[in-house]
Parts: sequence; structure tokens; C-alpha cells
Amino acid sequence: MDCERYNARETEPKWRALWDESGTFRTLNEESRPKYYVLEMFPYPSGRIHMGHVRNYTMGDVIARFKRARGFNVLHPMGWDAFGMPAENAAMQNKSHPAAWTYANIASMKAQLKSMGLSLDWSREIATCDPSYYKHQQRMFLDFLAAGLVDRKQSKVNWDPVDHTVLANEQVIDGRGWRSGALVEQRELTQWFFKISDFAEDLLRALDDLPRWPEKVRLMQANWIGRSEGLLVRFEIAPAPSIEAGEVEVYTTRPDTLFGAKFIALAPDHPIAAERAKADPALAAFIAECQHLGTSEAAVETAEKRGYDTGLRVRHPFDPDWLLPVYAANFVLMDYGTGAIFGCPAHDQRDLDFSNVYGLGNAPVVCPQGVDPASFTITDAAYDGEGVLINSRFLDGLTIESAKEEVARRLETTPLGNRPQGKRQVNFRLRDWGISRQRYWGCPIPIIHCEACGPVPAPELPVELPKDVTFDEPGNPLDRHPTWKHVACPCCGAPARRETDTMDTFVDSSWYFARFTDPWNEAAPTSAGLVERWLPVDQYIGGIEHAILHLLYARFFTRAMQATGHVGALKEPFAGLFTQGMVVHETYRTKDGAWLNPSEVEIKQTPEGRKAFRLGHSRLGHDRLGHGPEMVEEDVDIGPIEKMSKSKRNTVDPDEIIETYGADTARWFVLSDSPPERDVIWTEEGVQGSAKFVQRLWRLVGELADLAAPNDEVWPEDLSEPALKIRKAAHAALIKVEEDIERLRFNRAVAQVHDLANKLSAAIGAIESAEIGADIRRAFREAAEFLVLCFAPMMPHLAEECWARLGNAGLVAEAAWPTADRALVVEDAITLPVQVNGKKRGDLVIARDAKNEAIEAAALALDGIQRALEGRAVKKIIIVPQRIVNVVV
RNA sequence: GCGGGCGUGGCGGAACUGGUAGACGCGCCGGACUCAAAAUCCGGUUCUGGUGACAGAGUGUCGGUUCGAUUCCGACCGCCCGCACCA
Repeated sequence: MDCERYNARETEPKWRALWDESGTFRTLNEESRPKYYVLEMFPYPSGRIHMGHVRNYTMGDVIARFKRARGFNVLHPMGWDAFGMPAENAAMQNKSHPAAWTYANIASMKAQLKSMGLSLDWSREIATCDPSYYKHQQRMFLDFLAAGLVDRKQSKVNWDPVDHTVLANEQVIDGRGWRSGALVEQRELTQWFFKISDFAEDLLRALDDLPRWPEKVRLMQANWIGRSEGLLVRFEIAPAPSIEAGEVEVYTTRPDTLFGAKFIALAPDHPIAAERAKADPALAAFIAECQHLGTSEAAVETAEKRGYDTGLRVRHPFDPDWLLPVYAANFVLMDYGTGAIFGCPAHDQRDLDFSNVYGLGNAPVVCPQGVDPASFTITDAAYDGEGVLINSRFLDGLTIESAKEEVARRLETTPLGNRPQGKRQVNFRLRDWGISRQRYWGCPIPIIHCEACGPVPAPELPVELPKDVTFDEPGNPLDRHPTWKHVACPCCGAPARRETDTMDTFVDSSWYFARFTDPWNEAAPTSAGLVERWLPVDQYIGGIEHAILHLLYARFFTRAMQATGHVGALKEPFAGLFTQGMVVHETYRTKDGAWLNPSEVEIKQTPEGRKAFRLGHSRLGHDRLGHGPEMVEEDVDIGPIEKMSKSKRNTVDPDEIIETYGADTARWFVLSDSPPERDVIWTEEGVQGSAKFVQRLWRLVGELADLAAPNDEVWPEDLSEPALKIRKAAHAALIKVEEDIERLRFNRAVAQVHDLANKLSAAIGAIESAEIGADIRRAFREAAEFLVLCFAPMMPHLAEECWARLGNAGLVAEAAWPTADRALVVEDAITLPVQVNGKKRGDLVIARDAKNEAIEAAALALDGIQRALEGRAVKKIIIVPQRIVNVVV
């Protein structure tokens, strides 16, 4: 018997060194085995990994190790999403250079990731802030430009009038700049755009080709792209004193409700509103006020509905005498449709809210079935369901669909000016992707602006970021750099200036998966042959928060790379997608409202339930006598379970956990219990449970190793009942773990390992006193190996140690997954639950292949069934083969 | 505000495609071992009533479809994610 404790702290580094030495996880591009590309979303190098990373990378690692065991040539790389705002914020705060800060963070996070024992091919490591990466990105920008996939146009930014700087949406808090506190303004800048909207139709349609994506992500993307079929309608402005003739064009998906129109609303930044504002200071003031909301759609749409009457009146398309007021309104977006709508308060909630504020009334024009049109009124809930047209002259009695058709048909043939008043149009919500950022720490846009020649591609790549920059004042350091931007025009030689905007960091993460296939290629972003061999990524794993933007941009980028010859015929980058949940933790607060870290809190079970107490100092601090930290008798409020965050201090440091319990315990815990797509609640009890199970497995494998036959012994002819039972348990577990990992149901795989361990413990207990035959020894050997192989992808260090304990040569990381014998787990007799009227009243044990008549008779003969029937006549008996029997009375 | 998701014992969760609700783990209770404790091992554990066999209730709430609903449909409540310059 081997009773010593498993010492993860000593054992884990030993195996990691051995994997390194033997190059176990180096992936060769030239290989005959089938490929499998597993990728986790690469991290932003913030400095320390968090539990979310541990969960994400453990899941990917389980798949990588499992697929390797199943005979695949696995690509499992890692890199750094290294550009971004935090580096610049740190530069401002600590006077550190963004590059130095970023690379130091990468070094410490890499050490942390290494301590997790991930089977990564580190030789392919990339950092997006490295010129050797971003020069290829600049190449592709120029290729996209040449291919007509890039645009330059005006768009709005949040402007801080005090700091004279552009703010990100997250830097705008309640309409004010986060540092200056000044009310933000909207400013128009000329910026670079990728023409993602050219691909809208294809990005939408191709969602159908992604069966291994979660349905919810495809739905969210489809809604984001937002294809709609509607009608452009031009309304004639009624001339009046000081009002010139003109028109307002609106886009509507509900032309059927045209007779319910009560007003027209323009976006505050609509040209007509701007024009009217010149003569109307109050309107100008209203528009300026709207612009203080910032550019975020959420802020605009949650603001209280407000508007301002421009004084304009337009004619109803079907009745020249019917005039509608034209408002400028804060809930209309210039970016969507034409930036103007007609408001039908009865059938659109926003329009109704607006109408109720300004007393514009409403007129229902669609009446739900079974409701009397005469009494159908709307007060504060708009009706957007099905129905029949009412109060709509020639549309009365039509369905919504045919009314839409009729309005479109009429307006298409009604001239206004010299063209039809209405025009059918397919519209997309998706806007072009603005990539210009007025910041330093990003990939420079490789363009030179010349007075005479316009924007010209930079002749030499990479256009590197200058290193000598300062962050002691707000604004873009590139723009105020004394020399960097001044260059000669590559075309005419005249003095010109570099583009000082850098690219959105989403560009960096839109092609890194392709770069991993050959990160050594200095001449081009990708290598023909290799990129087609490895892509698409077979399994991509990351947070649900990236469901729309990152994934949509990557899908667009892949199409653009295809158009410019960088990825062969590939269209979709990720064949399989999995979105994992967050790691959350309880929050703790003292009576005076200060947040406490879990390490500062002791949880006790009391008769009244769980209670929290504040600790004197860190849990890990012990004095010389070995006494734990002193407990301060101060009640702490246990708050809601929330996403781990610095502000709530409810974080748990992976380093501390790995240092205390070992990487395997941490890995096991994040895979246990919670389904991977759902949030996992980090608890101290849970970690201790995982740590105990590590010890238990080590003891169990030790016991099995002592009882098991040598690893080269052949199977005896006949197996006794106990030996057969052990075999059945082992094979059943193997089958289930296999299925569970294949379907990414790691929590169930964990349960199967527990189950097998329980069964093997029981088997040892049952035969210990009796004579142990050769067949049982052989069965124990097989079961022990299966057990180790089953948890090896999840707890790789422990598995190596156990594998060696069982006397096996070689690494379990390189061992093949065994083939389960499915015939072994099929039972001859099955247990069928028997219900009466859908309520279970008994169990029927019967031959697997019993005929229905036999099942019926046996079911009715059961005591419990007879009792439940109470002599009532049986109406029918439903038999679901191999599942259930239901007796209906 | 709009779009998407989730909700099951004391707790995390399981339940394949509409077919035994509660696998597995944590916690708790009882027992073994121990001078004692920790660790470990064995047994029990949805709730209510009953010594018990058993009966009734039960998957956020309300309603519907079905022989049968955690699963499908409708409404509501609560929480979470995204909203285009956070990554």
C-alpha cells in the first residue's frame, strides 16, 4: 500500500519539464495524421491571468489532449492580443512605456499559463503589438484598399472639449468625460472603414453553414446584421412663409401603418434639422443637447424620449391636405435607414412614448382578430401583432402583408417631382466597420496623405510606431510627435504627412488564428498550402461577450482575406464555436460598505445558516507557532454572486490557488459541476473538494497498482462475475467520458470519473478478503489504466504520475485513447418504469428483447400497478421501446 | 430602450430527440477508526404526513398542448450578456 500524499507542488513541475524536453506539444506542419485545430480566444496581457482564463484554457486543453490521444495532429497555439487602451492608461499613470508595460505583462502571464500545464505549442507564440505581426496586417490593409474593401468617410466620435481628446464609449460616463468630467460633444472626423456592409447578405446567409455554432450566437448575429425589407417614402414639405419646398425621405418596414402616422421624426444630426437650426436657436440648442449623450446606442435609446418641433409640415402621401408635423427627436438614429421615420404611435412603442409626451395622439390602423375595431383603443402599450387594417381608407380589411404590398405598389407608381414617391429597399442594420482610432498603442494605418496625390499607400512596411513618445498630456502622441508624421509623398516627393490614426484592436484579433498556421513566414501574412491545411479552426472557445463583434469581424476579415488571396477558398474561420460562461464569486462587504476579498473572510456554518467573518489578515499568513490568522468578530454581509471584478474585490488569484493546491486541482474545479456554457461559482469548499479528490485518485491508483496484473499479462479465458463487473464499469465510463468530452460536457465527464472511482473502490472493498483471481487482477489493470486515461486530459500531471505508478513506460500525454468494447455494456435484462396515467407506480425487469404483449401482461401483473388501477378498466397501454410503459385508464 | 440567454433539493448541478425528476459533487446527519482531533472509510439525505409499507406535493410564477412536460407553446417575474471606440 502506498499511503503517502500526492505532492502536486513537487510533482507538477517535473512533468512539465519532461513534456518540454520531449517536445510533446510541438506541432509539425508536415504531417500525415488528420489535423485538428483547437483555439481559445487569446488574452489581453493585463498582467495577471484570472479565473476566466483558467476556465477557458483548461477547456481548450482538455480537447487538445483528448484529440491528440485520438490520433489527430493537433494545433493548439497561444498568443497575445497586445494592443489596446490599458497600456496607454498605464503609461499616463506610471510613466511606463506601453511596449515595456505590455511585454512585462506578457512575461508574467506566460509564466502563469505555463504553470497550468497547458499543452500549447509555444513556438508559435505571437504578440499583435510586434512589428513582425502588424506589418502583415498593414500589408492586408493595403490589399483590401486596392480591392475596394476600404472606404474613407465622415463619422462621429465622442469629443472631450477639456482634454481635447477622443473618448471611447466606456470613457463616457453619464455623458461626461471620465477624467475631465466635461460634457462630451459629438464630432465628425474623416476616418477609415472596412466595407463589411458589402458582405451583409453573405454574412447573414452563411450563418446557416455553421451548424457547430450555438444557435443563440447565430441568432444574435442575424439580428445584428438586421436584414429588413421596407419602403423608402418621400414626404413633400408643405411650403410656408420662410419655408422652402423640399422633401423628407423616410425608411419604413411598416408602410401598412401609413394611415396611423402622426408625425415625422428626424435624427438630431439630420441635415434638414441642421438647416432649420440655423434660423432657430432653440432647435440648435436641442440638437446640441442631444449630442451630449455621446455616440453609444444604448445611451441614446435609454434616454427619455424628447423632441423639438422644427416647424416644418409634410403632406401625407395619400392625402395632400393631411399635414404631419416634423420633429427632431433624440431616439432617431442617423446611422439607420435615412435618419428619418414616420411615427405611428398606435403600433410602435417608441413612437407611442414620444407621442404621449407631446400629445400627438394615436390612431390604431391594425386591429387584432376577434376585437371590435370600434372599441379598439391604444393608451400606453403599442400593438405590434397580427391583424386586419382599419381606419385606412383603401387598405381597410387587408392583412398587414397585403397592405404593405398595396402601399408599395401605389407609391411606386405615384410620382413626386420626377421620380416615384416610394421605392422598395432591402436595408441592413449592419454598418461599415470604422477602424480609425486616435491613439498610439495600435497598428499604424500605413497611409501617407499628400496635398496633391491624396492618400497614398506607405511604400515600406512595417510602418513602425515611434518609440520616443510622451503621455504627459491627453491626445494622440503620434499626432504631436515632432518628426514621425512628416515624410515625403511616395508619388510626387512633396512634403506629406503620415496617417496618425491607428487601427481598432479588433483588426488584430480578426486574423491571428490564420497567422498561427505559419507564424514564421516573414514575407506574407499566411503561407499558401498551410493556411488551407489548418483552417478552419475546428473548435474555437471563448466568452459569450464576443458573440457579435469579434466573431463577425473575423468572419468578414476571412472573406476579405479570401478576396485578396490570403486564405485560399476559405470563407468561415471557425467551424465549431463554444461560448463558455464566466467565473463568479460571492461578494463580501463590511457594515461600513467596504468590499472585502475572499481571502479576508472566513465562512462559518451556524444554526442560522452561512455567516461570514472578517479575518485579521490574509488567510495565507501564519505565525511561527502555526496558528492561523486571528479572527476578528466582525460580521460581514454576504452579497450577491457576481462576475469576478477588481471593483467588487471578489477575485480569486489563480496563482495562489495553483501554489496552494496545484494546477490539476484548479483545472478539475473549473471543469466540475457547472455546465461549461454556464457561469461557474468559485467556492473555497469546491476547491477543497477537488483537492481531496486528487488525493483520493492517487490512493486509489496506488491500491489498484498493488492489486493489478503486470501490464503485459494476457486475459484469462473466462472471467468471473466480479471481474466482468469491473470490466463493464471501466468500459462504460470510457464510453461516457469519450462522448462527454467530444460534446464539451466536461462537468459530466468529471461525474463519470467520480463514478468509476466509486465503483472501483467498492470492487476493491468487496474482494479484499477473498482470493483474488488472475482475471480480477487483469480487470483491475485495465480499469486502472482506463481511469487514468479518462482524467488525463483534465488533470494531466496527476495522470502522468499515476501512469508511472502503474508501471507504464512513456508519457500518458502521448498514449492512445483505448477502444471501448460496446458489446460489454449491453445488459440482457432491462428495467422499465411503469406508469399509470403518467405517474410512476412500479418497475418492470424484463428481457431486453421482450415482445410488447409480454411487456403488457407483466406490467399489469405488477403489485403496484394493480393497486393503482383500483379495478378500473385499462383504456390503452403505451409502450415506448426500451424506455417506459404507461397504462392509461 | 432594443437583441440574446438563463431559472431544478440546503448549495453547484444531472435528466439523450416529450418518457423513472434529483446522476455526480459540496454541505449536513449517523456510524467506523482515534485518548482526542484532522484525514480517511461506510451509510443516509427533495419536501410534507406516516414507525413502516406507502401516500401527497414538487423543476421561477400563471395558463395551454399531450397518455405523459424540467423539456413544446403563450404571458409574467428575476438575473446575466451585447449594443458598433473596453477587450
